[in-house]
Amino acid sequence: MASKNLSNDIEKIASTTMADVVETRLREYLKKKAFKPGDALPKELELAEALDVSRNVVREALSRLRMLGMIESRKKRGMILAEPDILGGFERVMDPLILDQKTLKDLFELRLVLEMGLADLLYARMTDKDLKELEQIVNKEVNKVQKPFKVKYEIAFHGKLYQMTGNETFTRFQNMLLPVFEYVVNEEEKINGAAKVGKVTHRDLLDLLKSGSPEDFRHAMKEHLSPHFEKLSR
Amino acid sequence: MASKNLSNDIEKIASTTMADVVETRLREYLKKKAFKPGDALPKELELAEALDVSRNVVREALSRLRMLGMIESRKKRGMILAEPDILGGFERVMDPLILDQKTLKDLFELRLVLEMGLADLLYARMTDKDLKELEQIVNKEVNKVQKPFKVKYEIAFHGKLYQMTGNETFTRFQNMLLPVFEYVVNEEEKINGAAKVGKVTHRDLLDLLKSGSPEDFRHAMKEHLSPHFEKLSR
DNA sequence: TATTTTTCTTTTGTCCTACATATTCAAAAA
DNA sequence: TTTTTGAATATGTAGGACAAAAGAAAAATA
Repeated sequence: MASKNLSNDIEKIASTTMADVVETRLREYLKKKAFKPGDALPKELELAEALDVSRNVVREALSRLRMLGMIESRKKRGMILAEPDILGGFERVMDPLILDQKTLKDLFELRLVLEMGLADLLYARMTDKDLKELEQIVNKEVNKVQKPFKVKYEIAFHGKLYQMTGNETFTRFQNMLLPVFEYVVNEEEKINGAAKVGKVTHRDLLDLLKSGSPEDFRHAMKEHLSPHFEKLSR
Repeated sequence: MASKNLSNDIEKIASTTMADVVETRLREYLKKKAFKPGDALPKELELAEALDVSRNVVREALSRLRMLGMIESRKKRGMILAEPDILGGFERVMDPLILDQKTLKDLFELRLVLEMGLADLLYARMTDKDLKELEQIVNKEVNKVQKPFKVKYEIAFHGKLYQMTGNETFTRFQNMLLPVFEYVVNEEEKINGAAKVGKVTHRDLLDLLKSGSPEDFRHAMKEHLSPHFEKLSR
C-alpha cells in the first residue's frame, strides 16, 4: 500500500551533520543536568572545545535552540536557558502548500476533534461579556451567505469560542489550524462542489451556551459540523 | 494582575540577530515564490550575496529550517524544499521541566479536550481487531491498583484509543502531551494528595465502544475524567 | 560506436582567524 | 559617596580555506 506521505515511501537521507548531532547532544545535556529557565549555559567556546567541534557548528546548533525560544543570549553575559514557546515550531511549518496531503487531512480531523471537545472548558469559563460579544458576531452575520463574508464570520464565531475557553495555547493552536482547515475545505469544494451546511446555526449554538448543558452543546456542534463528519474516510 | 507566565511580565529581549532576520526573509521568499517540495533553492553563496550577509549567517538560518524539516541538502546537488514534520518543533520543546506553569496548565486542558472530542473519529474508524487489542489491555489491567502499574495501563489504554482513530498526527500529538499530563497530575497529588478516580472504568468505556453510540461514549468519558474536570480553575 | 574509467567541477560541511559590539565590573576621578 | 571612565569578555558577523561528496565532462577501452 502506497502511503500518501512521501516520507513514508522514500527512505530519508541519512546524512547527519555535526550540527544535528550537537543539537541533540546539547538538549540531552540540558535535560541531564536539569537546567532550569534562567540558568546560565557554558560559553560557546567551551562547548566547542568540550564537543571537539568548531565554534561554527556549535553556533548552528545554538541558533536552532534559540529559534525555539529555548535559549536567549546577550553579549558578554552569555546564554541562559529560557522558557520556549511551545507553538513556535508549529507556527513556522504550518503552511498548507508545503505539507503533504496525509498531514493536512490529519490536521483537518484534529480541528474537528477540538471543536467537539471544547464544550466543557467553554461552560466552565465563559462570562456574560463573552456571550454578549458572541451575540454581536452572530447578529452581524445574518444574511451574509456569500463566500468571502461567510468564511469571515465562520472564523470570527469559532475563533471567539476558543477564546472563551480562557486557554491561550488552545486558542493560538486553533488559529494556526485555521488556514489548513480552510484549504482542505476549499480543495474539497473544487472537487465535489459547494459543501452542504449543517442544520444547526451559530445562533442555535449561542442559545445553547446561554441556557443549555455541555451535552446539548456537543450534540448541536456535531450537527453543525455534520457536513465535515460525513466526509470522513474510513 | 501578575500572570504566571514570566514572558508576559518581563519584556522580551529585543535583540534580533541577522540570523533571525534572514530566517524570516527566507521563509517569506519561499512562500512568495510558491516553492513546492522538491524545488531547488539558490545556493548558500548566492543567498548570502543577495541578502548582503556572510555565508555564516545564512547557514545559521538554513540550519534552523533544516531542523524543522523544511529543507534538505546534499553536497554538490544543493538544497531542496522538503515536506516538514509538523510536530518536530513541538517534540523538541515538550519538556515539563522547562515549560512555564501557565503553558503546562494549558496543555493539560488541551488533552482533556482531545479526550472529549475523539469519540466520533473513534466510532468511524475502529476495527474489530482494535477492539480485541483494547480488550486485552483492559484484561491485563485488573487488580493493578498500585501506582507504577496503574499509570502504565492508563497510558496503554488511552494511547490505544488515539491509535484507533487512524490519525497518525493525532496519535503522535497525544503521545507528546502525555509527559505533561503525568507531570501536572503528579504535582497536583503532591499538594492535594492522591486524586480521586472516576466512577466509569476502562472496561465500561470498552463496552460502550462495542455497543454504544459516540454520545454515550462522550458522556462516559466525561465521567471517567471527572476528577480532572472538577479541578479546572475558573 | 558504446561503455567504462578517470578527472574535473561544484556545492555543502567544517574549521579558523579576526574584529565589531554590547555589557559587565572595577578602578579612577570628582 | 557618587559618577565617570576604561578594561575585560562573550556573542555576533565577516571572510578565507579546504575536505568530502556527487554530478558532469573527458579520456580510455572494448
